[in-house]
Amino acid sequence: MLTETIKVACSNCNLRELCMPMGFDQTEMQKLDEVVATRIKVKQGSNLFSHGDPFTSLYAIRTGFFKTSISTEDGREQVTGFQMAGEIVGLDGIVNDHHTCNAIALEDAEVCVMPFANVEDLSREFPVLQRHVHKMMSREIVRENSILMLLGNMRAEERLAAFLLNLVQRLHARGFSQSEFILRMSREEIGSYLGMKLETVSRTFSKFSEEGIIEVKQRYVRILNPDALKKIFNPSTC
Amino acid sequence: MLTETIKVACSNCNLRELCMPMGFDQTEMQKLDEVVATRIKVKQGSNLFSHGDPFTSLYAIRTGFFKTSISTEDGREQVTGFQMAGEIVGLDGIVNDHHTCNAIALEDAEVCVMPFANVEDLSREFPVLQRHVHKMMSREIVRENSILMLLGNMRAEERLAAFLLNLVQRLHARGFSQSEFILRMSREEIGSYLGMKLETVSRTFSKFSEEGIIEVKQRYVRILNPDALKKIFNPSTC
DNA sequence: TTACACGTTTGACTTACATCAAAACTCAAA
DNA sequence: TTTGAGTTTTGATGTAAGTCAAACGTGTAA
Repeated sequence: MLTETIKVACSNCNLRELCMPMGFDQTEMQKLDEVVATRIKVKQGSNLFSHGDPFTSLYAIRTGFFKTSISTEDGREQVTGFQMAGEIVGLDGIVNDHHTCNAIALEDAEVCVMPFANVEDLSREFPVLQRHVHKMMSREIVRENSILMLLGNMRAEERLAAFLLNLVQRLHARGFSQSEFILRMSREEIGSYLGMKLETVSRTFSKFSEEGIIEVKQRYVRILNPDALKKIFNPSTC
Repeated sequence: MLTETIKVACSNCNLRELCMPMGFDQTEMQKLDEVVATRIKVKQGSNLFSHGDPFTSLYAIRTGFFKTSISTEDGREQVTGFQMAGEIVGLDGIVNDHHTCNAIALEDAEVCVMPFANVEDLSREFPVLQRHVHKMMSREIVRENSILMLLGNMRAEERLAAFLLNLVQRLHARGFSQSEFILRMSREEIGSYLGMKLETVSRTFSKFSEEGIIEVKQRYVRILNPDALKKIFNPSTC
């Protein structure tokens, strides 16, 4: 985990609309630049933070791809999320002043460090930022609710369909193709996230492929029939 | 859902330490009383709020017991939590200005209505309250993480053991017995929360009972051997 | 180029839990 | 005190996904 001293401003960042509230004038925006202390690089495979680390900051992902996970004493891992550019990690640390999950870079990444003290100070000054922080946290709660629905009620095919649709939708919002992409995570990591074994993930990919819904080759995925995926995920809306 | 005009102060509330930050002097505490606008009664079986309702307030439970749930178009329900006195519901509504889940009273209840505008206004004035709100939201994120672990990695017995231990721990923190209690929810609701069918919940109860770990009679539960439960939930810590 | 490690796919078999069904219990209204 | 609706328990059977195992691909380093 390398630290750079380059000070970069949110005001010029092309991800601004993803991680920052909108509708500020020039001078307010400059004040808001103060949330970000530094920017750091995280090498593929290394931890941005780990279970037990003292909590100091939230991290806005600038480039790269992360997974967050928790694990039991006996070594079982549960992936709790995959995060990409413009998304925030670290919210789990606020409640106990230390992190309860691990954030691991799935590819070389760069993150903006936002010391939480700065976030809170500026939140008191700027109601728009305050509201933004609250929404961020609420969004995470709602996201986890929908994963609970996946794990509690859905079958393997429904889970994977929902996963692919969600992934492609987020990538599309970042200017990438809405039909093809490279998975940044292994079958095992997808399985952990979706509460199934890697073999089941692989079989379900193969099934979708045989049915002409997607094209898969290792980590390359191309969605040929998005409506079929939507239908699998939620039969009533199609 | 009946509205009472009785204005009740947090400063005199015996649940203060559960829903409010501590360490205020007299005058600050009086100011904080302003977060709560009114107190309302919710009849057993009726909704405090439902999916789609506009979001205006958070609710602190004063008495009674709630479940929160989300449902799919095709009618599948996922219980996302059970809440008791001193706990807060409604955080899901912040992100989209409307609620995404339902909060239903499992017994006659009384809740303190905290208009979110008040919460935000006072948060800017009192850093301690601000911090408290952030911790509340972070706690909910961490709680959901641990449910993900249950649903993604644990077997039926582990899930039910974890559920019982969590329930009894929270009841104990509120001054109730740490060994016996009455379940407020049905087998089906427990099953929905834990991602299993009601029959499996019932069978697992029976199994624990046969093994002398608990005594169950319908909704009455008495924990005879808490260590055995802990061992089932997490073999390595015992 | 070969060799090796690691991830992925596929097949054969097992199992934990779901499903279907019926009986037993609880409680409230007639 | 019956009746009936809703909930819980228990049994018999089915199945989606897990487990075990082997083959196949891909990338990397000698």
